[in-house]
Amino acid sequence: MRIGELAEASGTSTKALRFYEDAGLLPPPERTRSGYRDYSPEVISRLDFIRRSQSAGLTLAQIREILEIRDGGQAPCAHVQQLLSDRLADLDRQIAELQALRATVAQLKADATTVDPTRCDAQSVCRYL
Amino acid sequence: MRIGELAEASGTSTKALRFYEDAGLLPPPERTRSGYRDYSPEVISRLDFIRRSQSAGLTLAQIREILEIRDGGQAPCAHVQQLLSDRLADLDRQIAELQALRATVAQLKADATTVDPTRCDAQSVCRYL
DNA sequence: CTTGACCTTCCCCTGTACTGGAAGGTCCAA
DNA sequence: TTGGACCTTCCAGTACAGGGGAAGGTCAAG
Repeated sequence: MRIGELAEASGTSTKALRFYEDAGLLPPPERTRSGYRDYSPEVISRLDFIRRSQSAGLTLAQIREILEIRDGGQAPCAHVQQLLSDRLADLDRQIAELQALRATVAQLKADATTVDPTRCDAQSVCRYL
Repeated sequence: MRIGELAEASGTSTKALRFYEDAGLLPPPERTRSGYRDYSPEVISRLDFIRRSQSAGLTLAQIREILEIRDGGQAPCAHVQQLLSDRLADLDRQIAELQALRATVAQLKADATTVDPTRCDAQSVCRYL
């Protein structure tokens, strides 16, 4: 199948497909005599995997690592478990940071809505921040 | 004061100061006869404001908006309150998204540690994702 | 035979907040 | 006068995941 068909079938764009090839996520496909890319239909499930992994927050670099292990003939199980653990730790850290920031901003906002605004000080630009 | 002194006094870098000037956060300072930037000390409190605002998660573009209102002679109170409200809504949305993602990833990880890894399917690359 | 839809490679652009470095000018002390 | 520390402008690059568009080749239908 040609790149446009694959793009439609997989829900991506032709740009993304060429980009994935450059990035090592898709193997270079066969070419027709005239140079068009000629994909085998199995690539669709590979692209589904890429999309599911992206939904789990993995970067393309991490997804490529998994695919390379898999393409090397091994099951990437342990590596995937490690990536998921790392990702979970990342998420916990990010969530904690955002919650701390949320508390700060909520306090600033509370101050900004209750304090008398006429007492602004030209020097500090804004008394709320 | 020269740009190096200001950088030291305000805890930023000379690079950042020139960048802020280009970005419209700092007014172009006086110049010495030889072309050196010659800052007045009041810029320090402006830089403090920029830093506090960044700590609250505002972008430089948003900070510039506040400064432009202030520089226009008005108190930016209402605008700041709006920005803080928007920021709070942003944070709530981001936190909710991350928590949903965290639940998904936690489920994937749980599956990955309990399911028999020998039943991998070559077609789908990895049965956990 | 020509039109239009598709394909190729190529390079630049997006947003964020800067950092690094090159090439050259300035200032002050020894 | 020379050296080093400072300053100037401008160009390029960082990470991420592609998007936009140019210039040109290809294929099937009318």
